[in-house]
Amino acid sequence: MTSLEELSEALAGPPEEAAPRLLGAHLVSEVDRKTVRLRITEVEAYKGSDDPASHAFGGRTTRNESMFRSPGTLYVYRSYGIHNCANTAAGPEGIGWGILLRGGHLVEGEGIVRRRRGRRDNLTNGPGKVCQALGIDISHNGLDLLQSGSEIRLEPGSPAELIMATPRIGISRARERAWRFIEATAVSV
DNA sequence: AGGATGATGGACT
DNA sequence: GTCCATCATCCTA
Repeated sequence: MTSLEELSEALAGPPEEAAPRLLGAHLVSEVDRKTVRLRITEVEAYKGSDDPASHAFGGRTTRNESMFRSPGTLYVYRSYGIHNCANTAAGPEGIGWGILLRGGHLVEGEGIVRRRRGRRDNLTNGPGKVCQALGIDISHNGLDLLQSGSEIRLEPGSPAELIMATPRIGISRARERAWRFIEATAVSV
């Protein structure tokens, strides 16, 4: 996605099509007046009422409400009582489709992130880690990731060269759907 | 390198 | 009370 229009057009579609197109886009945080920029390399699609693994499977609630809003709305939830996880709403308004932002590669702000995470390695390989690294918490739930003035936002980046689809992580239902998308790297044999 | 486990809050039966 | 869209740490090898 080389433009913001392309990004929002991708997010307007079904999540299993939008998710791989999100790989390579940037997730930018300006929390605490510090800039952290992540190139997204791992995502998962969740398809609302059509998807038993989705938080929105049972319909709209106060918790999952922001996933039902316009594509690009940030949905943050607390996981296992400890971590936060970030999604972007996808598809038409009112339908509850979304994409979980699971991991990426730091482009900017690695020093900030090392402080926030309290370690040097494994900074952003996991959804809870991404939120801690970018300072995302429940207070950011519902903000617009496609607005250039947002404290947390999506920006165009360089599309992934090679994409791999696998089952989603940590779910017990709908395991057969290969809706986790990661940027694969070519490996010499 | 890989398996088990505890922390901990909210949604749901 | 039970089930998680998780993670760091503590084992065993």
